Amino acid sequence: MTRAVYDPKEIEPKWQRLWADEHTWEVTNEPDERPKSYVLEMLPYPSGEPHIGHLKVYSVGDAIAHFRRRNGYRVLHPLGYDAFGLPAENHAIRTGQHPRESTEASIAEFRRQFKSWGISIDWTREFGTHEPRYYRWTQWIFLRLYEQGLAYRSEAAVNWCPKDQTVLANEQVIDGRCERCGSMVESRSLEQWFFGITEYADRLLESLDDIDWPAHVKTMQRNWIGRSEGARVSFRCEELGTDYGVFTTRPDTLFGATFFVMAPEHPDVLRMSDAPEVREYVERALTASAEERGAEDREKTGVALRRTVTNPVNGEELPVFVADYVLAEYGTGAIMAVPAHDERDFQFAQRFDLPVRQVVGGAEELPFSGEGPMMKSGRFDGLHNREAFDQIVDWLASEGKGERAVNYRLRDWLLSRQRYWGCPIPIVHCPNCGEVAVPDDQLPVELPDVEDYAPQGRSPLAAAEDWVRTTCPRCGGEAERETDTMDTFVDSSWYFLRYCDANNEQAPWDREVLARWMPVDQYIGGVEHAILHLMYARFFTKALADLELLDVQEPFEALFTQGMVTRGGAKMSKSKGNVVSPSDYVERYGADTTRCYILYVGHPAEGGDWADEGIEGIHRFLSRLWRAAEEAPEGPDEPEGEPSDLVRKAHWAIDKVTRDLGERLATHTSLAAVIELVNDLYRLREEVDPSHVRFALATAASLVFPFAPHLGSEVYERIAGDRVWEQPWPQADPDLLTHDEIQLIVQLNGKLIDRLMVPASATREELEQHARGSERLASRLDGGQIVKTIVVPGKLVNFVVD
RNA sequence: GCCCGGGUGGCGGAACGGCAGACGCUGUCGACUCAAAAUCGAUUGCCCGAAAGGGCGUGUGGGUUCGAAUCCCACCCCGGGCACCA
Repeated sequence: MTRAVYDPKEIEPKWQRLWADEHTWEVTNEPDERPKSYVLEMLPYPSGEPHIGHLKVYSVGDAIAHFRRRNGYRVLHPLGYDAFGLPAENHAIRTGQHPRESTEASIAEFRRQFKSWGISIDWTREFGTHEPRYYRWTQWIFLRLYEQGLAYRSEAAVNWCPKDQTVLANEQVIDGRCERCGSMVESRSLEQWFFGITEYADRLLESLDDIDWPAHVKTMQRNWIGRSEGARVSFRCEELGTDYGVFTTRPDTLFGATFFVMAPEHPDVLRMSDAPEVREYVERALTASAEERGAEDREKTGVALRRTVTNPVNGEELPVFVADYVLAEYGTGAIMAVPAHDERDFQFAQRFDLPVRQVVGGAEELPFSGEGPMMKSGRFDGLHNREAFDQIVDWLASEGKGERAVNYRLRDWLLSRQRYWGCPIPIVHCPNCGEVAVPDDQLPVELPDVEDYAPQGRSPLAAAEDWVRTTCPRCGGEAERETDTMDTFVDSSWYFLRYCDANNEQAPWDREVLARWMPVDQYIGGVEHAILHLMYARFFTKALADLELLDVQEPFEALFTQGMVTRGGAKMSKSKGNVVSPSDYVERYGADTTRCYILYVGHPAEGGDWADEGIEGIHRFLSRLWRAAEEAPEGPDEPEGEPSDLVRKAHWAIDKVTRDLGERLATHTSLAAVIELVNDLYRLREEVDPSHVRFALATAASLVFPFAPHLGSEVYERIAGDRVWEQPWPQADPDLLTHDEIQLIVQLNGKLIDRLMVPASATREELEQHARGSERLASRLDGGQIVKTIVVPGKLVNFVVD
C-alpha cells in the first residue's frame, strides 16, 4: 500500500474552484448589520509576472481579511491593477507592441497567479486603471479639482534631455543623466499642469495625528511637508525702488545680517546687475545638474551684484550677491544672510571675506545655531532670543516691514507627462476661449492609438492629429486637445474609492455606498510609497471631501508596511541572479507552503531572508498536519473527559495566535504556535483520548487557515465536517490556559540556580518556603546570609546574599 | 551632517524588567530500509570536565535595579529616510 501524501496540487485547485463557484469572498453594497472592515493591499503595477513582494503583501493582507471575517466583520477585499506607466511604454518603444497588449498580457498573468495563491478577493470589483470605464472617472475628478482651482497650468523647471528632446520624470534621471541615452539632463522652464497640494499642507500635517500609521512613515511625511515657522521680512533696495521679501526662521538674528543673497533663478538678478560675470554665473547655474549644484560640501560660489538692500531693523545697507546655494523654489528665492548663526552663510562669508556679527550669546564657536541672550541688537539686548523672536516680529509688523509666516518644503504636484501611456488630460485649448474643460458628458477622452511611442519633444499624442483636432466645447470653433497625460500617481490616488462601487456607470461612486466602506481599515504595502502615493491619496481624499463627494478626511485608517524579502542577505535583483519567482515555489510546494513560509521567516514588517532549506521546514509542518488528519482516530471533535495537556496546548495556541495575529500582526510567532501544537499532537496522540486528538487537529486547521487557507479548509472539513471560513474564530477557555502546577524559578542574587514544580495556588509565603527547601540553594549558599528575599508570585523567588 | 530603525547560536529569528536562544533551518547520532529518499526519535550557544557539575555569554564601556537582551548615558557598526529648505 502506498502511503497517502500531502498533495497541494490536488487540494488547492479544489477549494479555489469551490470559492469561485460559490462567490464566497464577494460582498454586496447593501446595508448590513455586521461591522465592516476594508482590507486593502496596495495596487500592483502589472509588469512581467508577480514577484516575491506581491506574494508577501497578499499573504499578509489575506491573513488579516480571513481573521476579520471570522471575527464577525463583513470584509471588503478587492484587487485591481495600476496599469498605466512607463515600463509598458518603454517596452512599446523597443518592440512596437502596443502598451495595452503588453499590459493586458501582464494583467492576465498576475490574475492567474493571484488566483493560484487562493487569495480571498472579491473579483467582481476588479479593474485596471487603463480601462476607459476607470479613467473616465479619473478625468472627472481632475475636472472637479480644476473647477476648484486645485488643478492649474503654470510654468515650471523640469528635467529636459537635449538628445531625446523630451521632458523626463525625476525617476528617469539617474545621476544627472538621461536613463535612456546617457546625456546630461538640463533644467528647462515649461508650461506644466499642477495639483495644488500645498494648499492642504497644514491639514495633511495635522491629521497625521489621527491615523494609526507606523511612526517612521508619519515622520517621513512630516519631513516631506517640512513646515517651518518664522517671518517674512522686507528688505528695500532704494536704488531700484523695490522691496524684496525673505523668509526666515530666525527673525531674532536680524541684527546679525551682514549680506543678502538671491538665487540665480530669481527674476530680479539681472535687473540688479547685467554685468557679464553675473550673466555668466546665472547661465552656468541654470544649466548645471542638480547633482553638480546640490552637493552640500561643495565650496560656496557666487557673484556680487554691486547693489545694496536695507536691513529693516537697523537701516544698514547690505551688499547683495547671487549664489546658487540659495534655492529659488523655497521661500522667496532670496535670503538675508546671518553668517554668525547659519552654517551656509558662514561658509559664504569666509569665502568672500564678509563680516560675521554674533547677535546671540552663549556660543563656544561660530556659526552657532543654539539659544542664548541677545547682543548687539539694540533694545533687544539681554532678552532671551526666543522672546526677541516674538518682539522683533511684532515690531516689524507694526512698521509694515514684516509679518509672521509659515513656509513649507512641500511643492505643488506636477502631474503632466509628455508621455503616451497615461490618462489623457481632459482639456481643450481654443484660440478664442483659451483653456476649456471637456464637459462631463463627453468623458472619457479616450487615449487614441498612435504609431510611434517615442517622445519627440512633445507628447506622442500630438502625432495623433485627428484626435488632437477637435472643436471647442464652449464656442464650437476649431481647437486642440491637451496632449499631455497624467502622472500614474493620479490613477492610484483614488482607486480605493472606486472599489467601493466599482461597477457604477453613472458616477465614480455613490456617496452612501462609499460611506458604508470607507475608510480603508487596514492598508498594506511597501514602505517605498511612504511619501508619494500615500501623500497624494490623502490629498485627494481631503480635496474630494471638501467637494462633499465623500465623508472621510483620511483614506487609510491603519497602515502596515511590509519589509523587504532578501536572499542570502542581499536585495533580490536580476543582476545578482537571486530573484525568487513565486510561481516556481507555488508549483513545487503549493501556495499554502509558499505563503506560510514568507510569513514565517520573520515579522512581516521586518525584512526576512529567503532560504530554500527553510521552505522545506514549513512544507514538512503542513504535511504533518495533513497526515495527522489522514491518520486521525474516529470520534467526536469536542474533547471529552478531563482536559489533557494536548487540549490545554490547543487553547494556548488559540490564545497565542489570536493575540499575535490580531494585535501585532506577528504572523511568524502565530505560525510557530501552530507548529508547536502540531508537534505536541504527534507526541501525545497515542496517550490521549481520540476526541482530544481530533479537537487539536480541528483547532490547528482553524488557526492555520488564515495563512494556509486550502489546507486549513481541507483538514477542518475532514475532522469537523464543516467549512472553516464559516466558523467563528475559536475562543480560548481561560480556565485551560492555567495549570495546577507551575515551575518556580529559584534565583540567588538574580542568577538562576534551580527550578521547582510547585502548586499554582501557593501563597507568597509558601513559595518562599518551597524555594528555601531547594537542595541546590543549600549547596550554593555555603553559609552565606540571606539578607533579602524577593518573591514574584507565579514566577520566582530571588534570595539576595551579601 | 540630521532624523528614524536595528545589532541575540553556524543561519532566519523568539523572549509583559524575572528560566536567554521558542519555532524553523543546518549539523550530529539513532530507528525504519538491501540501500537511498521520505518519515520517526534524540541531540545541537561557547569553554572546562569522563561525569556530576561549573564558568562565560544578547555590538562596546558605564549606570539604574534584588534582578537588564529589555530601562538610562556614552561610543562603535549595519540598514533606511532626508539632505544648501534659510
